[in-house]
Amino acid sequence: MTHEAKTVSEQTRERLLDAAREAFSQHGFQGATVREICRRAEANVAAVNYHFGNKDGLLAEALNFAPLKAMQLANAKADGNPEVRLRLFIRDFMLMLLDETNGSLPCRIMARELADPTPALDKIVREAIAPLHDFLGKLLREIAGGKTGEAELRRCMHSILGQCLYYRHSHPVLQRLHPKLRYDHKKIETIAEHIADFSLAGIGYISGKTCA
Amino acid sequence: MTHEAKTVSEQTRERLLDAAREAFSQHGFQGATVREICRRAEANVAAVNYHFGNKDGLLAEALNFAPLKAMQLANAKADGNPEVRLRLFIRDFMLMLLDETNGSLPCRIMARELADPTPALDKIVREAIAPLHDFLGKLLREIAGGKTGEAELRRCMHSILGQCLYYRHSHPVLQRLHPKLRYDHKKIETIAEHIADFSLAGIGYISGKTCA
Amino acid sequence: MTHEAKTVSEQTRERLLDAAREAFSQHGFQGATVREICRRAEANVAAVNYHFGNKDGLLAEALNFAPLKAMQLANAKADGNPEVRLRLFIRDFMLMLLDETNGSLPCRIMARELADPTPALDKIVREAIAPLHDFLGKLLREIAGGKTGEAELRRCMHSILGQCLYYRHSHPVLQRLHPKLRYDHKKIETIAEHIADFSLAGIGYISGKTCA
Amino acid sequence: MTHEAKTVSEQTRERLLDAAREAFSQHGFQGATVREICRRAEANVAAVNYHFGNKDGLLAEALNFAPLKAMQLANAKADGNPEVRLRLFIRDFMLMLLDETNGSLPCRIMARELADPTPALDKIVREAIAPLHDFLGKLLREIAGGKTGEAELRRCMHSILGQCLYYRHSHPVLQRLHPKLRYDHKKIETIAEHIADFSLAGIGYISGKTCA
DNA sequence: CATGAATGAGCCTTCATTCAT
DNA sequence: CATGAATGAAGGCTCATTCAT
Repeated sequence: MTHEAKTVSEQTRERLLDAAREAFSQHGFQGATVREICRRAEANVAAVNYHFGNKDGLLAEALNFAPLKAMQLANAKADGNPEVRLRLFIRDFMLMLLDETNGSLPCRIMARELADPTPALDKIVREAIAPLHDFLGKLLREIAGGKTGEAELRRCMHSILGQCLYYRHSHPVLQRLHPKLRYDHKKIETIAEHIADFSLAGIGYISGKTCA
Repeated sequence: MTHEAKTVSEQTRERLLDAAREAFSQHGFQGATVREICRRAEANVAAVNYHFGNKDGLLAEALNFAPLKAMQLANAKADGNPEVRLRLFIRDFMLMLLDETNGSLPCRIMARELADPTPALDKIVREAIAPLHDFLGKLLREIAGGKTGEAELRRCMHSILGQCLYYRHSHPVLQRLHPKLRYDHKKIETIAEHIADFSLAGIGYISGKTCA
Repeated sequence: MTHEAKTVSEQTRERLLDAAREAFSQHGFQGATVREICRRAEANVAAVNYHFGNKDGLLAEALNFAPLKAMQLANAKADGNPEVRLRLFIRDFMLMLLDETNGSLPCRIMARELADPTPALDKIVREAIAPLHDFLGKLLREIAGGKTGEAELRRCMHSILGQCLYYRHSHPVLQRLHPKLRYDHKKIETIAEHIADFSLAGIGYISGKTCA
Repeated sequence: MTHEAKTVSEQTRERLLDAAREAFSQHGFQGATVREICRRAEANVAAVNYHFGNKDGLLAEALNFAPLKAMQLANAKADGNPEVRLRLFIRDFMLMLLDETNGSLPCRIMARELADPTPALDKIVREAIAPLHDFLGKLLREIAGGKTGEAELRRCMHSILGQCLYYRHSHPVLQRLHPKLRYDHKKIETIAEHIADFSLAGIGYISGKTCA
């Protein structure tokens, strides 16, 4: 994409990273094999060791949370109405998790690793999840108002994240229940809209209850 | 064979199943090893293959959804008020997923396997998830009223399940963010109550919107 | 050798240990491969892991210093004349190091590992070398008399051990210099006799010098 | 190419050789890795193969026995008393093997390779060991007199070399037995003096016995 | 209905070496 | 006379599985 050429090495690195993201997001860290990743990247088995030291290093570099951060940044700069921004956030987050053409593989890997700690989980928590919680927490604070307790607010946050992640985690199951299921751009937006509606109502109730 | 005493073999089977549930719920199907399960069950390495054919067979038999079904049955017979029954369901489900002393290991295994299809997933879907969806769908129908669309209702169901499963899936992450975190009985009830409040408000909004 | 039968497993273990001793004494710990050892023992690659945990464990068990200790014990019980016992010791030690038919492979492995520390060196030092130094030190004390200093005595010990080990360490070199070279029983005794003569004269001089 | 400045390439070569000597003497030929040598020499991974063909070639060129030969030459020109020259030889040889500041790395490599034949052993034997044996043999002949047999004389030579090499070979072991052990210049001279005393007495006895 | 022993495929990694520039 | 990148063989080890008793 840059107007400069990439070295051969960088191309191999990229191919390796792409193949790794694909494999890790599909089979998990343990389930994916270095051999298969190299095969898909049309590189030698030793290429992973050469470029990334080992499998752990490959995972660490495959995790690129720039899109996730960019999304939050753009969201923060968007229209000041916090409800609208929450809707926007949910939509963007769902697209990252589900969209088959433009989804963020690192986000999907992250989703998988939630339940299955790998050596990279510390980095994931530090660089992606903690900032995400901060961001979402502040946004919810704006919506809920100052009187809602910290704990209540955090639980609202978990409710929202849980709804979003569910569609990723349960994808294999949902596909078995509804074989025709496909997440195209429009369907994702419908789901996101539902989650936003559902959650804004939930937040409204929770914050109202606290007020009263 | 008598309906009183268990044969030695049956005892071994039971120990094997218990150890397997423990291991699968902790490390996942792939992460758990047959050797470790046999060691914990104080059985021979070949015992798994002897009693259950192979690792897949062990998983299939380790999955016992009787408690989950019993819970649904009890729920259906409980107080007729559907909102209260939803609260009850969420509480019971959360206890199964999180309670460290009385939780249902098969439910936890199920939660893990959602995202990582194993040969047992078909059985899980057929015997546990599909009935659960049916049950929860009907309950929500009662709450939301007849005018709410099928799709909307299903999305509400996903919102609820997503919130519940989140606490199980994200446990390793949440524990890193809040090292003091422990799910005792009381805390689980608090969370369940939140999810119920949050969700009933959400359902109310969704069904109301549909009505209008 | 015992009048009881050995289990199949024990036979495999023994074959594995024999092959390992052969390989380790020939190629060193690092140079010997588990695969080759298993091939020679007509066992599966995983047999080493099964019986000994890993390569280190195989080495640890391959080291059997019982013959070395038995030799020292027999020596201590032999004729009281310490000079004669030193001659006996040198002869027995040389036979262990060099005799192609009755030599002690563990001793040869030990000789190799002197210069190339492996995870087993601590055990070797503790169980074989330290006792050997104790034994030889006491024997030399008897020969040299009480007035010789500890340091001098230890250096005499090193002189003796150095002469003995030289023939093992330098074997590849000596064989290139004298291609006809073969260590048969008789030739080893001649060498041992030389070392004994040479060393007793040396000790005599050192202890005399100290006295004067 | 001029007899003043060295080309960049020659400097790299030298750094490579120095690093190789260091590595080979520390970890042995097999234990040392080309990558580590290149890293220490701040050269490219391919530099070794470029300059020396392969790892074997690097070893062959790293072996520089000029110091050893110079030592023998100087010894031959020194004071005519053969006993004194033997003392001198042992001292110089021990310094080469042990002195931490001025020791000869090639000599240490040679000592290591005695027991572990590498493709360079033929060269080592031809260029270093055979000449050394010749030199030492002649010196001992002068000391022992004409009547001592060839075989006896050679065994005396082995006794001396064995004593010297022992301190190098057994260094890892001796250091474990006596953790405080350090070979400074003075301590080496003490050891060398012991070996000389011990050996001259031994030679005296052996040659006397032969005479008688 | 049980077991200790053995199996072989496959994993990640390391290494000396070679290729293309 | 040099280099960064790539290679493939081989290493130790783990695992679910099967064999012989």
